[in-house]
Amino acid sequence: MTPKEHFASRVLAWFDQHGRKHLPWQQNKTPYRVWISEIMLQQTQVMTVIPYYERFMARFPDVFALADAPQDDVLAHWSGLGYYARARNMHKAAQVLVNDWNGEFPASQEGVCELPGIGRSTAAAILSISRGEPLAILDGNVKRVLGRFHAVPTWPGERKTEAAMWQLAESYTPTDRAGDYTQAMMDLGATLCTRSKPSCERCPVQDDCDALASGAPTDFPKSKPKKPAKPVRATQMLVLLDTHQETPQVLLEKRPATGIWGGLWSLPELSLEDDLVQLTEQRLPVQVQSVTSLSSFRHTFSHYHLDIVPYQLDVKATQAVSEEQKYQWFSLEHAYELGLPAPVRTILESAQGQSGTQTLLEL
DNA sequence: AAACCGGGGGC
DNA sequence: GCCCCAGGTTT
Repeated sequence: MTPKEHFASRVLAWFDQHGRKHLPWQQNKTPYRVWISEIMLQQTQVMTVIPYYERFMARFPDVFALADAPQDDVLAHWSGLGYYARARNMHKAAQVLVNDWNGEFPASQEGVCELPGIGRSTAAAILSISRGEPLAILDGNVKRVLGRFHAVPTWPGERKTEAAMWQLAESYTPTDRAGDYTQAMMDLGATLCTRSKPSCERCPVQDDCDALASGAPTDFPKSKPKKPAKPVRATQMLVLLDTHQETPQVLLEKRPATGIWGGLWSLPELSLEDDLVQLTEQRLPVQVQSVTSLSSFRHTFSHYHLDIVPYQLDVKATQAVSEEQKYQWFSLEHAYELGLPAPVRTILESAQGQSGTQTLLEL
C-alpha cells in the first residue's frame, strides 16, 4: 500500500467504526441536500444545524421549490442562522440551476464553482459526497488535520501555504469511497482533531503525525501572525440639534472623499481635550443652549480602536452654513437616508431616545 | 479580545 | 489575480 492509500484507508476504517453516519443530510445524499447542509455547516455547528436543516428541507424539498420561493420565505427559514448573504446566494444559485441547468448540478467542479456562494471546496464536497467524484476538499477541518499531520510550519492563510495544503489534500484523496473520505475528514477534524484538546490517542493516523511527534500538536496549524496591538484613538462627536425649526435639524459634515468614511456624512468632531462649548461656537455657526452627554462606546476599525464620546448639543443656528457645503443641516429623517458611518447612525438613534444620558448644563 | 472561515469582492 | 473583509460565534 502506498503512503497515500495507507492514510486514506486508516481514515476510512476509523469512519466506518466511529464516524457519524446518521445525520439528516447523510441520508438520501442528493447534490441538493448535500449542498444545503454544506452551506449551513460552514457557519454553524452540527447540533444547531439539524433542526434548521429539517425545517428547510420540509419547506424546500428540492431545487425547484427553493428557486420558486420568495426571498423572504427563504430568509425566514434561515432566520437565526445569521450570514444572510449566504442564504441569498443560495437562493440565487437555485434559480441559476433551474434556469440554466434544468435543475441538475453541473457534472464538473468548475461548473459547480460558477454558482453563487460555492467555491472550490464546497463544490468538491457536494460532488464527492453525492456522486463519489474523487475531488479534494480543504475546509477548516482538513486544514487542521493535514496541517498537523505534516506539521506545516506556516500559516494556512498565506497563499503559498494554502496552495501547498491543496496539494496535500489532493494527494490523500482516494479514488474509491471519495464521499466517505470527505465526510471522514470533516468528522475527524470536528470530533478528534479539534482546535484545542485534540484526542490524539484515539486518532487513526497518530503513528505518523508530525505534530504529535513534535510534542505540541496544538502548535499546528500555525496561527495567524499577530498584528501589533491596535492603537486607541478618541474623539468627541457632536450631535448639534437645532430645535428652533419646524422639524429638528442636525448638522452633518461631509468627509473628504478618501480615507476613513470617505465621502460619507458624519458628525462634527473635536479632540478630547477641546472645550466643547467654546470650540463649537468658535468653529460652527451656532449658539449652544444645552449639553447632554450620550453613552460613550468603542468602534473598531481594521487598524485602530476609536473611542467615541458623543454629546447632544441643543443649539440655535446663527447663520447659514458656508458655501462649500462641507457642513449641512438635515432633518433627522433625511439624515437616516444618507450614507452614514455605522457609529454615527448609532449615535443619532441614541440622541433621539436620549436613554442613559444626562443633561450637563443649561445655558 | 481574538480566532475562526470559505467565498465575495475590492483594489 | 491577490488580498482582505463580512458576519456571528467560539475559545
